[in-house]
Amino acid sequence: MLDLKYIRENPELVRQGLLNKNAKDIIDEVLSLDEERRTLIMKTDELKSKRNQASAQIPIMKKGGEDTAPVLAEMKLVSDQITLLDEQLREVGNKLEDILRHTPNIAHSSVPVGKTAEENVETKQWLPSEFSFKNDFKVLDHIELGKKLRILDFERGTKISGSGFPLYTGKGATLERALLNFMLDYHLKHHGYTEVLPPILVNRESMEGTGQIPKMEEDMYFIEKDGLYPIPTAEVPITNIHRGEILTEKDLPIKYVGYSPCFRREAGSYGKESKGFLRVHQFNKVEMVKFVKPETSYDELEKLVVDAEDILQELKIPYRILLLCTGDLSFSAAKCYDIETWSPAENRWLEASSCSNFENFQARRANIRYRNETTKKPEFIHTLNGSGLATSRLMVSILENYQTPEGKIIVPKVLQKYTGFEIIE
RNA sequence: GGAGAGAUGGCAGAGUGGUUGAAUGCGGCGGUCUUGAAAACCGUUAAGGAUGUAAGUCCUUCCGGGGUUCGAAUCCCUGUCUCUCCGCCA
Repeated sequence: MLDLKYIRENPELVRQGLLNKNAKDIIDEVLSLDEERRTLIMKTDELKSKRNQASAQIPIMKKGGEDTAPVLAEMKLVSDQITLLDEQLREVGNKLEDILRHTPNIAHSSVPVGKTAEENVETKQWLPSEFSFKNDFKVLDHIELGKKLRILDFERGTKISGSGFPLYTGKGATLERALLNFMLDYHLKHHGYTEVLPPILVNRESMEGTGQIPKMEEDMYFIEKDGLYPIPTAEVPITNIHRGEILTEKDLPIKYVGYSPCFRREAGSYGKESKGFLRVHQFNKVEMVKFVKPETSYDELEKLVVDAEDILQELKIPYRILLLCTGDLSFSAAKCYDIETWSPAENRWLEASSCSNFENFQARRANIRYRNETTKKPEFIHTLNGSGLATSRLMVSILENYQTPEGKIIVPKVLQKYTGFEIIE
């Protein structure tokens, strides 16, 4: 959520920021509601003060044997007025809150201005030694490989649940598990994260805290009977670990890494993208989440990207990094890098990770603060998260890049001690 | 699922209609004492909002929401959560 005070003090800056993010310009409406709200607050506060004074007087008068009836009658009127004004105040406050909750974060100044994904900027490309974009044999795509080697069974996944719910079998299942374990272990051992294994059904407050709701509500699964949402990413439960808390400055940065399955309805996005692993309703992901002091968050974002890159370099998977332009940023993000891995069969890059700095946008919604040692005051922290990484798209790249001309798959070196086998045939 | 009890400050725990934002203890912070530390003693210790250059002043908050009342931590209704007992269960 954007800071009302900041909007009040920098209306044009925020207006431009929203424009750059292809968002609705809400500035004039917000300013006028804010004005109205403050006027009402002044009025009610004055009346409440009056009431409080009378409340202190009444028992004293009673003790002194004075007649309190006139005061009581007057205070009755005051109370009625307060009730009335409070109601108006609540209405205005709710309207304001509703607008702000539906308004996205604005981008950091280092983010390129742009309308669509076309204007994202590639900042890096990393290719393993001896890698070539051209193959001297006919490459199979991950669906063909999965079927031939009996490691992925999309048809039966569909039978069990519906399309977009992949079934891993045999060495495919083992490979997936190996990949997850490798990623978790690596972040724990080399990057200093604390492991968490969070709940995967969360309540509405948690979804609102990280900003999936209300804007993306249609893309979320929902269990009506219990009012719970299957998480679209572990970002939700992990960021909400500290919802409503005031953290100690010396504990920062707090860095969590956790595995979870992720559930997305992907409403209305069926089509070409939806075959195999490219777009699924359930996938596995290792997520990194950081709670940091505001002044460090952009350094932490760069480190977060490197943490994700390390995994790909260990796996020797070709990838590139995109700096998303303002128009392609997600609702809550102020700056975001996407990491895309190469798919030889698709002959294109596939998004496997997204590393974002939300600044205090989520912290404000979820009320996550830390006590500033210098000012002694609670201040909103900055939250970041990044996939480290999502296995579905990554698995596409692993299978396709590690295939041999005979259609076998070599297990990446770093995964072999996890799988217990070196080749899938 | 059935029956009962409860939710108060960082924590523990008083408080059943009127100067209670809240006793007391612990913890934290500052000080006295000490070569230093401990102990002891003294003081201090919530968050949000409005207003103001500021000092300050005022308002709100005792799980959430609604109600009764001149006035609610305290009474009533409701939601959520926690605990105990019974049943069921991986």
